[in-house]
Amino acid sequence: MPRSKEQFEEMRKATREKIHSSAMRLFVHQGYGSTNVQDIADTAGISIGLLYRHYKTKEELFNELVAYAVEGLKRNITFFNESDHPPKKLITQFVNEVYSDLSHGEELANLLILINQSLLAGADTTSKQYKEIFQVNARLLDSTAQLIRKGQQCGEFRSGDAQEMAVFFYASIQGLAEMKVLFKNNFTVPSPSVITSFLFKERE
Amino acid sequence: MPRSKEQFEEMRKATREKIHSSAMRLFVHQGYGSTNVQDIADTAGISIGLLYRHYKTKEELFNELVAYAVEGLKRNITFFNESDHPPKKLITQFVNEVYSDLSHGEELANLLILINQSLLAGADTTSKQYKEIFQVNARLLDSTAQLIRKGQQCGEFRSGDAQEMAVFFYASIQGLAEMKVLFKNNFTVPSPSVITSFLFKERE
DNA sequence: TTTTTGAGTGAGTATTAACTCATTATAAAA
DNA sequence: TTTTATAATGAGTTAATACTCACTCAAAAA
Repeated sequence: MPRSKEQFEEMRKATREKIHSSAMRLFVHQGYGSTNVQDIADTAGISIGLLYRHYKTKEELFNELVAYAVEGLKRNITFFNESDHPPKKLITQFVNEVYSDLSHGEELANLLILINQSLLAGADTTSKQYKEIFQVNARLLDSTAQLIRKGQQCGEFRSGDAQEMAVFFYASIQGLAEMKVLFKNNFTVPSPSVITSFLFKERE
Repeated sequence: MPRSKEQFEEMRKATREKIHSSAMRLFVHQGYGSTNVQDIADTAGISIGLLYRHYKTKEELFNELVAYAVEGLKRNITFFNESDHPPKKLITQFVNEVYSDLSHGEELANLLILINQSLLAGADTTSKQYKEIFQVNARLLDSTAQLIRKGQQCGEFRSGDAQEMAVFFYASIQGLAEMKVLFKNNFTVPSPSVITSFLFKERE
């Protein structure tokens, strides 16, 4: 008898992970169109044939990475929604995490950039995945705006249009992710207090 | 005798502008690798042959667009440097302009995104253009940080690491540009007061 | 009307990149 | 050692796209 089911499963999982991480890096750093499958396979240390045994097309591979990234986003929504901690505490905790993720590695930055790419033209705007990302995004903005409003009522947050502040909040994080990938280790992520300062009132 | 030099020059200029604007839109919306030359020519309403009469390669076309975008950036450096207006006034004026540019069209967003793309991997990091963009970027950040420090001394600006605040400033603008292109007209740019609020002290 | 010059064309070619498949390698058990 | 199931390979095929060139078109003046 050959190897057991579990052993084969293990092997497949290992190569999938190799493909996953090199494809992620290449798609994010070079863009979908400028990344070729040969490069992905080379970087992963496997043959093209094996790559195609796991993914029918380049696009299918890309879509799986996007789906993985969207999962990450979803977790944040529940984080903001299903908690009745004080808004300031929640935001602070969230920004601290973003800060440490961005400071220590590229993973978070990669996820954000990949999602961004998946929404650009050329994407099938009628696909289930596209619609889901749009929905998730809208919900994330809304639940954040809600949180900001609550913080404004407590008197801890600056006044201002909460929806606009939420948009600015995520735009700045997206921008920081972009810079992180661009400048690599030459880049110092602004400290959490800088990132949140437009939200919170000053206390002297 | 055929047409005059000036007439020919006029014709060439017109087609170059057509190529310029459609290439800009396509590169920004689809990325360099996913944009094909046929599409650019079609969108510009000309033949591929004519396009290649103006640009030797796809890459040369891309580089010209990047050079054009960098010119735009450079103007801002002098704006911050060669003026001794009060920092708050300068920043306010700058952000007002960014706000109205982002609100009314995609041009500014396109420039920012194109520059971003040009710095990604796959780009020749030893090329003159690449180095220049990096330099310009660093100078822009530095002169902005300088301005912030000045504002902090006046007591108009919040305290905090000026360099980090400058980074956050441009990251947020980059993120807003990205969102503008992603969501098109479904996107409301946060008002100038939201964008600047992390810099300025509150006044009740 | 003819000539002249350079813009403009697009089918055709060369190159590159996505994808296939006949074959080999591996390791566990009979 | 042989068998067996499936992972792994990469030269070869197909499809896409960057780029060329022999030609036509347009308008001004002789």
